Amino acid sequence: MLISSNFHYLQRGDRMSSIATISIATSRPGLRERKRLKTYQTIQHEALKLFTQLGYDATTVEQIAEAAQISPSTFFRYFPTKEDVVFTEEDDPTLKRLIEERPAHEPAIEAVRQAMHEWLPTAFADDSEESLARLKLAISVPALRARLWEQQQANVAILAELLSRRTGRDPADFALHLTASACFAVVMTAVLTWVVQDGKADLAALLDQAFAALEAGVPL
Amino acid sequence: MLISSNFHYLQRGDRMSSIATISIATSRPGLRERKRLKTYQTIQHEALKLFTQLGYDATTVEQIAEAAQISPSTFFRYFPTKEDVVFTEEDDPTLKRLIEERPAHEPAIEAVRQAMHEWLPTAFADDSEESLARLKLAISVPALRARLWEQQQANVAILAELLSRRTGRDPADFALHLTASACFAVVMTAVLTWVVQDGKADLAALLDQAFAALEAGVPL
Amino acid sequence: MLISSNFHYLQRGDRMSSIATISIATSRPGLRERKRLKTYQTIQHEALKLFTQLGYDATTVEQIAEAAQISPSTFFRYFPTKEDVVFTEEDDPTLKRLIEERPAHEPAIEAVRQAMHEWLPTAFADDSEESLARLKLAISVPALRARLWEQQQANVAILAELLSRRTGRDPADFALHLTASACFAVVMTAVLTWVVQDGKADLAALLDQAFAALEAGVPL
Amino acid sequence: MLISSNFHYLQRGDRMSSIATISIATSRPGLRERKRLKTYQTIQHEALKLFTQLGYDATTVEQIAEAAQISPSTFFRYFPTKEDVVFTEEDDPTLKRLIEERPAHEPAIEAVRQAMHEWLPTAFADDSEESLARLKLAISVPALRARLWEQQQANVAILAELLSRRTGRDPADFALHLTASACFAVVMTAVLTWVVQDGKADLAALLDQAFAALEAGVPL
DNA sequence: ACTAACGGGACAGCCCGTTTAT
DNA sequence: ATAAACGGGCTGTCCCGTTAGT
Repeated sequence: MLISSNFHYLQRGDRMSSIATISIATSRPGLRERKRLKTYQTIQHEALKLFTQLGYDATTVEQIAEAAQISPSTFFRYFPTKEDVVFTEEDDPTLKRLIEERPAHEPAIEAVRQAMHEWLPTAFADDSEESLARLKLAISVPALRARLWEQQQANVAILAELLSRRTGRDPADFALHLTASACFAVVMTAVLTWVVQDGKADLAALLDQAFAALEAGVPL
Repeated sequence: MLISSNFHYLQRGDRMSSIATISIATSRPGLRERKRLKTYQTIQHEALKLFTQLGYDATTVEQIAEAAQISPSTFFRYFPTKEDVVFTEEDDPTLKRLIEERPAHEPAIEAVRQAMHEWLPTAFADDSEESLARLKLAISVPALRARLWEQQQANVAILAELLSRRTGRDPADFALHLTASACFAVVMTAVLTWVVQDGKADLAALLDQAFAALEAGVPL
Repeated sequence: MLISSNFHYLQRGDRMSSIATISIATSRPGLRERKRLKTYQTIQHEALKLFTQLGYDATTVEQIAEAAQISPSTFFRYFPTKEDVVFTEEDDPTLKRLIEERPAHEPAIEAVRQAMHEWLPTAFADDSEESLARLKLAISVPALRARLWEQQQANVAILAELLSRRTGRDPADFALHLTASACFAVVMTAVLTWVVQDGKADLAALLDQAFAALEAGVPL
Repeated sequence: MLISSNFHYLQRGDRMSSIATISIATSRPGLRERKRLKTYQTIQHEALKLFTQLGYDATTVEQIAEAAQISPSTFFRYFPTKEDVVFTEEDDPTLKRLIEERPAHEPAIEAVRQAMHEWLPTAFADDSEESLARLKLAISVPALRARLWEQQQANVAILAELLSRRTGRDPADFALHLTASACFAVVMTAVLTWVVQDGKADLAALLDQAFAALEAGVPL
């Protein structure tokens, strides 16, 4: 969620369409699909490695391509922009669906908390190392950081809409947006803290503290 | 502060020498020196202004040179690198001062609220008409919008630091950062709402609602 | 004719083999053969159409493939090269035929004038409304405009050849080419004027004026 | 005239400004100016040489740059596009000025004829070899040919305007445009003929024939 | 048979920082 | 001292034609 669903940024047409279908067509991948997915991951993996070694700006697409043993043009077939390689489209439960799946009787704030708890591990558990690297990049490199905020802002809007549906309030209700933005602010703070501490902190615990603070009213 | 901290991923060489000489030799200016210093400051000023408006990467040396009314090459006579122009300037101290000026006995959250009330007009709405237009621009143009978040993020850091001083807690305290980010999230939400409603809403009232929601604990 | 003659500057290899087999084995088609031939012709037809509209360079294989409802790769199964699609089709014989059909005793210039009168409606104005729109487009869009001149230039060549036959002069006779180009220049001017005036003028009348001016010698 | 004044095609700003001033500041060139002009010509010369050797498409900007001993980027400083290297901005008497300088009492058609006569030699005399090559390219390569027609069309418009001024007629007068387009048609025919005959024909004589044909009324 | 994926390469735009001329 | 010109590099786009998978 934090850095996913990036492709809505692109109005470049159908270049990534086949990738989008990777996750959907899980019935029987097919050699082609699997190969493509593998290439996709290889590029990303090598890119991250190079970014951490040399820095984002100092790494060229050509180097990435070479490391991934593809041609530079192929790189752009998979990622429309050098930036995009950092903002993975992990094909996992969207925040949206996770919240929608929460039982209807559950209080809204609780639903969000639980959804976040379910999501964060699946997003980072499989390869914690690399997501950490990715997040660090997204935070340290100005151009990437900018996109990070963009995405969070989009998520705030989604969250506000979901809350509106769940509570039956007017989607334009100011309180709704306050809640949504505050929620995401503290979640982001938790994640950032986790990143700053090099993944050594317990993300789940931080998340709980974050929501607790929200519910209690800001303590100071 | 914000900008300066971006570049810790870059390996920098030892090329501050010429700058050092400038600032050190202040004993007896001399016309030439003063002129040089003035150019130096003009460049820096204009550069920072552009960085804030467009973002560091999106700002080109050429633009800076034009704004400072020099040629691109002259830029490099004053600053060996584009980066160097960024490493001396300090932050806009407005918000900082405003909070520090609040009476010490006042509860932290109250101090922030009051400071915000004073700050918002100066930051966004000194001339309501014009700043509305500017904000609309900042929200609609991706590059500027990104910059807006950057600035707010910087302010969150400042706020956290101030809270730490005022409450005597460890600056690294997680709760502090939660509060700071939540505060700014709702403040920004208020401002955005105000903008979306074309300035017809009462910004002060929105701000009060925002803080009320925070203090009460998120309402949903 | 026009298009085919463009490529004399290109060194071509010997890769027409597959095409040759297609056209030769026409003794007893067979379903598969016929289907293949049909696809072959569809590609060629659509390609030529696009070339005429957009110009050769500006037309991509991808566009041709889409128009022919095949994949870009299939294009290359039928034509080893983008160039090859162009080397078999003959010209649109309309103008040619129209002039040839004029009675032999008629003076050349008169034959041309009459042929033009018959030709213009079919070339530009069969459905006045639509062809007006098409012409406007062809004039306003640079790429299309360029194409228009190309076609006219081709027609000039055709006209020169016809005049040579009708008058019995050497096809390389300079006077012939002068006449042909001047003819087309004024005809096109008439058409353009008609378009500029939104089709309100009488095209036939303009055409008569154009030829009158030519015959009288330029008036100024 | 035939292939000149190309830069009005570009709305790219002030990249070529300094070049434009080359011809104007003829008082005392200055080393810089001279060097720049020399580079400009070297690029053009080498490009033409390569184009005729390898063909336009087969020649890369990189090769041209290497031949001219500059970097590829520098190439684009001088010519915004690979095409532009063919369409020289020879800084010589514009058609416009030449016609305007003709005595007022002279019949319009005569003024145009004389202007053409004055212009053509100066345009081709200095380096007939290379202009011939350039024209051949402009005629044979589709993309370039398109631009050639564009320019001629622009010149027709200019000519029509000049004729309107000289004769005092309404600029929208149909006869004016007929004359202008017919003039240019025959002039172009003369030039093309000259090119086709490899510059062996007498251009001035062809020109005279062309105008004679015009004045007499098309002969057939 | 068909087509997705790929390779290779060109163009053009931009940008930073150095060298060269004034 | 100032600025023009330049070099070198990189991104991203496009396109043609081949190869490998369905």
